Amino acid sequence: MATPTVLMVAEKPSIALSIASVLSRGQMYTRRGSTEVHEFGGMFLGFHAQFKVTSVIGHIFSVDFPVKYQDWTATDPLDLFQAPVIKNESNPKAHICRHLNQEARGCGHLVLWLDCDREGENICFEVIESSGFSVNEARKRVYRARFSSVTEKDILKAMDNLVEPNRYEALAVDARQEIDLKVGVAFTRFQTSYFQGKYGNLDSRVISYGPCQTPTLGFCVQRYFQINTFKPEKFWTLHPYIMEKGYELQLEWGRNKLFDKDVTVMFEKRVSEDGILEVTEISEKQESKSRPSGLNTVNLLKVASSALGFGPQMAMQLAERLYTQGFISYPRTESTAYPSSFDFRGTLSAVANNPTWGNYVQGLLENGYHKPRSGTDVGDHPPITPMLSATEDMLGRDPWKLYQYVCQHFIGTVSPDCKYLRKKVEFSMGGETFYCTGQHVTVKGFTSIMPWLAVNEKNLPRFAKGEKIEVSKMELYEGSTSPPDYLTESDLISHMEKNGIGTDASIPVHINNISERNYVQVQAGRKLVPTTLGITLIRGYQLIDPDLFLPDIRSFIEQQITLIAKGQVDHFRVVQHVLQQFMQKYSYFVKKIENMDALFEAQFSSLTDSGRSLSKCGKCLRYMKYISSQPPRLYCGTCEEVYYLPQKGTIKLYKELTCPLDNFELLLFSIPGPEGRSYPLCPYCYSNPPFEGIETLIRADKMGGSGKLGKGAGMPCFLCPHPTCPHSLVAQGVCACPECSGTLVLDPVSAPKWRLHCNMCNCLVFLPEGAHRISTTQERCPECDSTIIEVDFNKKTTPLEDGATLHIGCILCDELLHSLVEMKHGRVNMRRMGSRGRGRGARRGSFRVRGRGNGKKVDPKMSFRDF
DNA sequence: GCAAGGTC
Repeated sequence: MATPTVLMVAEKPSIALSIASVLSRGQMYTRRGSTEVHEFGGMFLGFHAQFKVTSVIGHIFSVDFPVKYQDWTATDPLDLFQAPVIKNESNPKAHICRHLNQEARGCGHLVLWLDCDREGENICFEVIESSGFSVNEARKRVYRARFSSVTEKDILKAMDNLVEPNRYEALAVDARQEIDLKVGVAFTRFQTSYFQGKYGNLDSRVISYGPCQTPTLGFCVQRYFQINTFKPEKFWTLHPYIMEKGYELQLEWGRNKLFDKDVTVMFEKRVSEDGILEVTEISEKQESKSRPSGLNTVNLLKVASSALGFGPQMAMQLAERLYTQGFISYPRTESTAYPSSFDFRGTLSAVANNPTWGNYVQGLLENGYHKPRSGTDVGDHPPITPMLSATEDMLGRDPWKLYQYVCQHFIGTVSPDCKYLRKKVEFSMGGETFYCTGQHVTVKGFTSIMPWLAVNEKNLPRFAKGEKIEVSKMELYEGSTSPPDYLTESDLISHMEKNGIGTDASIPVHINNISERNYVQVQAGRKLVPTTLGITLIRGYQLIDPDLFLPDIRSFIEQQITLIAKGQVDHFRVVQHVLQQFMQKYSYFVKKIENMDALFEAQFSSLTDSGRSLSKCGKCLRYMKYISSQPPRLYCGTCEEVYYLPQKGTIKLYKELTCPLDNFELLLFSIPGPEGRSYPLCPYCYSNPPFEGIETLIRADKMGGSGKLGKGAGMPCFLCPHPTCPHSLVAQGVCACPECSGTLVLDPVSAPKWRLHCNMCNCLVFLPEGAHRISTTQERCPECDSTIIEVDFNKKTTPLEDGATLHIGCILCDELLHSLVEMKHGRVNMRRMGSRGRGRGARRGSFRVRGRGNGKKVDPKMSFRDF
């Protein structure tokens, strides 16, 4: 019998490598693929077997709505709650599905080594589906390895105790995905359309809603409310002073502070009449400040924001880079407890020769380090620790700051606690108690490596019980309570963690989202100050349905799907139940939106009052307003219609020309810069493409295109297949793009640096410079079917004989034109296009005609689209 | 143009 092959799949490449290294004892053969595959021989369930260990890269699929529901204008968001959902490959370019399918061929067994949490369980079933292992046979051939850490001991133990994947847990994740998608998208689309259709200065491309991002914003705005409604209160306290050995010592009052001045004055009078303090009690207590437990992601993010000045997104990027370069361990972990097998000595040795803290670490190694405090072990990854020694020169300033903290924190966890003596002296005067405290550090412990956490030394003079001391000064202090400050990122992370909003990996994303959507701004000290938009949204929810922004909305979803995970309630019933509730909330929200709108009206300016008149509407022939703030759009006040425009460029009127299809005035969109481009568009056609099937084409452009059009790309004239319009692709297209399946289109306003640009990729082609005019004609080249162009050269620089200026020809077949043409692709290389005499075959880098037929002449412009 | 969750 042939040796059976066992396919093993981990959640990420690094885990696949660790598992393979342990099981093969380092004797494996590694080959590349979509993700690496490690192969070796060994024993499996008592038989000789060939192993292949590979990985996915997180989730293989993500949920979305079918194409039919993608069109915002054609779908009522309410229908989304009952719409079907489909799973698409999250990262189609990575080809993980195909990779697993190929690797699974000929394998008799599948072992799932995904992370041991709900998401991991869900990915198990994604892997089963992708690899083609029949679900019916799952009992026989599919195994789940449950490991609590990626160590030799745990990996071997998991191999000896293979179980089945847990479908209930996986279904709970499916439920969460569907609920989050439907709720988030429905509310987002409704809010966005409603408010963007009315106001011109909201300054956010999309008015998003989500069960995590909205409560996140809610925390920031609630703090804003607290600050705003805060009423300062005056308070009074008594501070007697005594002179001891030449310096003044301030005593505290046993009553701390009072909010009544008359009462305080009464006490002041009483103690002042006495004027003599008697020492009544001297106590001393040993106090201890504990060393930190292991560093997890959330705590790293908090310190990074509050002490190092890095936002969560930035901190994660730095940490990831340090991880891939091998300087620190895996930076995404919830655990604060080290696994029992953790090699403290090895890790300490790794950072022992560092000039900054080397001596201290040497001391720990020689005199013995401390056992770290027990934290929580979530079973994902060990706490974040240094792996290699590094210097600032090696890493650069910012990565070094983060690395340094990781080192200090790790060393801190195996250092002694900080010990200090706390001394309290109590006095009595006029029947009132006063006191002073001092502290003296006896063991610095971990604070010598984390000095910002050090306990302050505070010396007290010697006192004797019963001693009587004269008061040198009596102060009646008047203070005032002060409002809290705005939430810092670090505070916000704590709130999110406490309320179960987001995960260690997604917390930075949510914070980034509310800032990108212009709901909050990060100000000095990494404080999150809500914007008018953010405040107005939360106040609106408060009026209509506070559940929508309170953190309970997340815990409700979590608690519902936990019923699925435990196998207590059927997946379908839970999803239906939860969606039913959100649907009701949605309907109510829509019904009451005017309450929220009243707030918007007070804060923002209506479309009618925004923007400047730019171009004429094709329906009413009146001028429409151009609103340049995000998202750029045109608003026709008469028709009360909004027409969205492309982003990240400038818009102006295009020679007062109109679209022959709908009479709207054409606009010219330009991206500035040397590699910029400009193209005409009709504001109506742009959002309402007049030809059937154009949607697929625009999507193709989105996927493979330059991206410069922005995600919401519509149909500019260069994609329009209109047969007679002088601005369409048919009229302005010249020939097939040499780099992709697009068409090179004449940029009509690029004079004097005339150019063609591809309507699908970054390819740019420079035409003869300095020409007075270059235009397309209706003629086609008989040889290659490209559009014949007409060039009117400058009199002084014309390359034509006898000073002639007019030249007509094909840029591919006309020797003169072809020699004057230069190609530039994206930002990279500039090169002379296919030189003369080399022929025009399908050689890369030269123009070619892409044909479907066998040498049959095909219109290059029509060849890439199959209308 | 939408969510939140993996991971790169």
